[in-house]
Amino acid sequence: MPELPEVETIVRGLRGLIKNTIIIDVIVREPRIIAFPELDLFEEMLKDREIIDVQRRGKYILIELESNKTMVIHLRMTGRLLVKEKETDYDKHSHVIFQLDNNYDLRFHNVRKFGRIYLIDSDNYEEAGGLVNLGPDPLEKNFTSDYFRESIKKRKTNIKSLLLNQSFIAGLGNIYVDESLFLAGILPSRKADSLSDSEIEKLYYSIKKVLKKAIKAGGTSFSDYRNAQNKKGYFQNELNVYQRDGKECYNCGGKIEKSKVAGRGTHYCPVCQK
DNA sequence: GGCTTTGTTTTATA
DNA sequence: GTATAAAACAAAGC
Repeated sequence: MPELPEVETIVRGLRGLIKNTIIIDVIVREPRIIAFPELDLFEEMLKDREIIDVQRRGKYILIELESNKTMVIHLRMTGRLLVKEKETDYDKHSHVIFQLDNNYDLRFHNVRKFGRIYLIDSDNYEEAGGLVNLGPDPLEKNFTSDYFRESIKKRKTNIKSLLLNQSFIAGLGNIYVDESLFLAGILPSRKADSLSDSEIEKLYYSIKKVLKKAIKAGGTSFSDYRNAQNKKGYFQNELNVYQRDGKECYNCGGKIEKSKVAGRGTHYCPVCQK
């Protein structure tokens, strides 16, 4: 499940591997992956275009191309973006192949085919699905504790739903919401407007801390996630609650529990989180 | 072969 | 229009 730390790890890896290369050809083996524009236009417009840089917005990967074009990629649950030597056999889940002007391909690999690729004008985010509606990125300067506190207080939904909402805050998914709420000592089912100022402050710093630690560990490879070099991350070894239901809480020794909040599997310590 | 998984979109309702 | 919750959807692995 590539969330912010996984996408950031991929982007950093890609930057070193594909920046300043030229896309000489594109092979689309699974047309449904290309969301915009229509297929032949997509292929035609990519050909012979140079990759200028690679950026991230929330969970979206932005591959910036020359002449004001940007390729926007969302990996959803099981997506990978791999840089492989040209002669490597195509995996059956490699659905789109970008051939570069060196010895390598960029390959979009996606077991469940949920991921999508858009080719947009760089200044027109509306062409790429939810990209235009993203809230602040928790590691950027515009994500301030003042904004976070004041906007949380206006909301009546449970705090887990709010943190999963990409237009409220961009980049968190199920793993890092559960981990951040554990670190802040807040139950996922709490109503947002019931949180005290000090709880919100703690949550604000917990989110940033968890994300930074996870990036340092190269992300969480619970099942599918791999970086651009097809290597696993290590943050699964540092998780406190996610997928640890039935096990002992590292903090209090009690049992980690699992329930459903916001329609998602939700992991928490009923003793440490209030 | 039904169930589970999650990120996002869609739909319904207030 | 906005906030919210629930349902739908994507597809494969077990």
